[in-house]
Amino acid sequence: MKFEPVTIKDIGKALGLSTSTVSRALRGSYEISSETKKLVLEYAEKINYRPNPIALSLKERRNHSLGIIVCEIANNFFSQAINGIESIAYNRGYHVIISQSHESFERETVIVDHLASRSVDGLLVSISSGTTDYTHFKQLYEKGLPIVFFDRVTSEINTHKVIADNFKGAYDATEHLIKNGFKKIGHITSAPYLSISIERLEGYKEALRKNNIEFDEKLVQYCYNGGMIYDEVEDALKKIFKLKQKPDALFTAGDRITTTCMQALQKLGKKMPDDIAIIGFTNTNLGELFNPPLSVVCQPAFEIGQVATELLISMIESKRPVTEFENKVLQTEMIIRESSAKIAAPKK
Amino acid sequence: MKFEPVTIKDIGKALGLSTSTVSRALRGSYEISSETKKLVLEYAEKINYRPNPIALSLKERRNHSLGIIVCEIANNFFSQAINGIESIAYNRGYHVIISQSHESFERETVIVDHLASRSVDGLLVSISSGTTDYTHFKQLYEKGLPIVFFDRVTSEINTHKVIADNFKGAYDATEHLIKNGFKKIGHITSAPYLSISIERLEGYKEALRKNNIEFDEKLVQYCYNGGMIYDEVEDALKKIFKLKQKPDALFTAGDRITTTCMQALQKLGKKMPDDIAIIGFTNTNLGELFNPPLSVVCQPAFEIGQVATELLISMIESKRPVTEFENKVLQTEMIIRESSAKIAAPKK
DNA sequence: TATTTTTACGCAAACGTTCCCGATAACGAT
DNA sequence: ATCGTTATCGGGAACGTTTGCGTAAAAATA
Repeated sequence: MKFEPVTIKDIGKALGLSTSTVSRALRGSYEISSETKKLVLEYAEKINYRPNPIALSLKERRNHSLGIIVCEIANNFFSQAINGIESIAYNRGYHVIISQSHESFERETVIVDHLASRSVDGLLVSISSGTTDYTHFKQLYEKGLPIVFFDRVTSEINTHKVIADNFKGAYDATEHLIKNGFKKIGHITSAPYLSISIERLEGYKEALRKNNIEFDEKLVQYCYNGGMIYDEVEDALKKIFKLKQKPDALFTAGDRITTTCMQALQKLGKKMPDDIAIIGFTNTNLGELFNPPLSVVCQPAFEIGQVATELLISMIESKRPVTEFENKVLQTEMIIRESSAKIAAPKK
Repeated sequence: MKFEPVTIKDIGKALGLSTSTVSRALRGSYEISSETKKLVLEYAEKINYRPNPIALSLKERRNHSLGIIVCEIANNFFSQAINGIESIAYNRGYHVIISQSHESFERETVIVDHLASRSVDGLLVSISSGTTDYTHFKQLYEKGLPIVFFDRVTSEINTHKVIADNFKGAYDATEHLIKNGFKKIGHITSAPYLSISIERLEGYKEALRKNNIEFDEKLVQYCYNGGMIYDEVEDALKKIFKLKQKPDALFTAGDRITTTCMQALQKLGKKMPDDIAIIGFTNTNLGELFNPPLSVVCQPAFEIGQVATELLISMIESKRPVTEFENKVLQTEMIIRESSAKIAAPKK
């Protein structure tokens, strides 16, 4: 099927003008008489002329589109972040192309290549959990393609980064569990080399230290697929429950990990919070519906998306190479519900 | 910031060949000697040449990209459908541009205009709940832009459509409630002119009729924003509970409506299923975590996305205008849990 | 009236590709 | 020696737009 749009040439032919005159009239150039302008504008309106963005891209060597790479959009944090990205991008005249890495390094490299060749003007990236090598990003970045990382970042590339205060969020969550009387706190998290994993683990450790609880490495379990595969979560839980000193609480460090943990705990017949308390990083707004209502650490996903997009666009539109990079850290919010209720709390 | 990709000209200059020769060598044309081909191919590989897709688009008057319009990606059904779309699109060499209408007619028209100004080869659309006028789609469609509707469709445009069996899904859910002893079944749904609303309402009515229960219009409440605004759902519930004959069960007809209803019921202090049973259309995979575990009608979202995409691509790539249109209807799946348990069921 | 300035527009190149049409050389056939 | 083939390659237009430069006519100045 074909689709014949009207071009600037058609207007010129119809009006007996050259394409340049039409082009200038359309842009309101001062060197076109107001009558001609009016003529062109009215005719363009009448036949519903739209400039061909592809021709423009070719000419201006930019696309007015941003590439987004996340592991999954079916994830509360990311879908909210994308909403934030969109809200800024559309106002600034940019399209948004979303791609999912599905936590796979291979897919990520393919996508990056794909997006770059399709000449997006910049990239908003949350690194896949399967990625330990950043050369695919580095190469493009060094060639001049602006990239802003959010959520999952890397220190190997010097650019803008926007994250939640993962350290503090984890610290607060862990301390909350401790304050509620829990002593053996398990930590289920994503791949260990991910920035979010490291920061959250540090927050967890620091809370233990400050409260004189010894850190036990065996209580930390890594899910290399970020909780997207049920079995890896169940296995992690089984391992942790096999310890001599079983955990009495769980701090889970990711959207999918948290909800999948609840499913696994349910399947394993664990009562929450009596058998085991739980609090986790997640952006679901359904936590209050859970059984028990879920205590959560919630990230400002929408704002993270917004800030990252503003930084990216500023980079794209900057005349001179950007050399000063921001490292924005936004605060998390903790919502306490029953899943982390005090030991021997009065039944409700 | 700039970004200087290597072009076919650069190759030509470096190798002392014309652009046409290089182009042909790259495409493996028979009229280029195998030595030259090898030379060009090797050099292209060496400097990592990528053809500029924008120039190609301009030339071939297509883009290899598909536009998706849905109301919200932060919705289980749509994020799963998008995954299905992506899975096909990428394999067939198409990019995907996702836009959200946020259930607003105005946003929808802007987006359509935006996407359509020749920047996508086709459109995959689930109509916004605010839309009653389809001229923005019609105009483009008649100009030759392929469009496939999924989930929320309209009979006003004659093209491929892919939906779930909303009638049967609603029928089954309602009959399930009836079989479990419920007599006064409320129905909370989206905007009344939406195809999904109509079909689900019909299924609901038919189940009542078949089971000799009189249809009561007051038991049907419409949420014009599709459950995206909490208050409209709470208001709908309040209205329904004010009736002389209060409902003893609820059939909710949408992803957001279902979960928001649960939140509102909880806030209103209604116990499920004792005060009121509930079953709803939703694609959340977290239903078993809810309190009580939620009975759901689940749509084959992924497959819907896949089928719609295949149809769209076949339309795009068809040489002659397509005149025979498919109307695919995929089956839903009902998962029964405790939220719709029998009246006076033994406590668990 | 002769010269300069302004006004208003057209020409053509450029962005990166593809592809139609030649063009050139080598070579065998006449 | 001339001609038609074949193999191999280059020139240049085209896709739709912007923009630097050139220029005719009109207006302003001398």
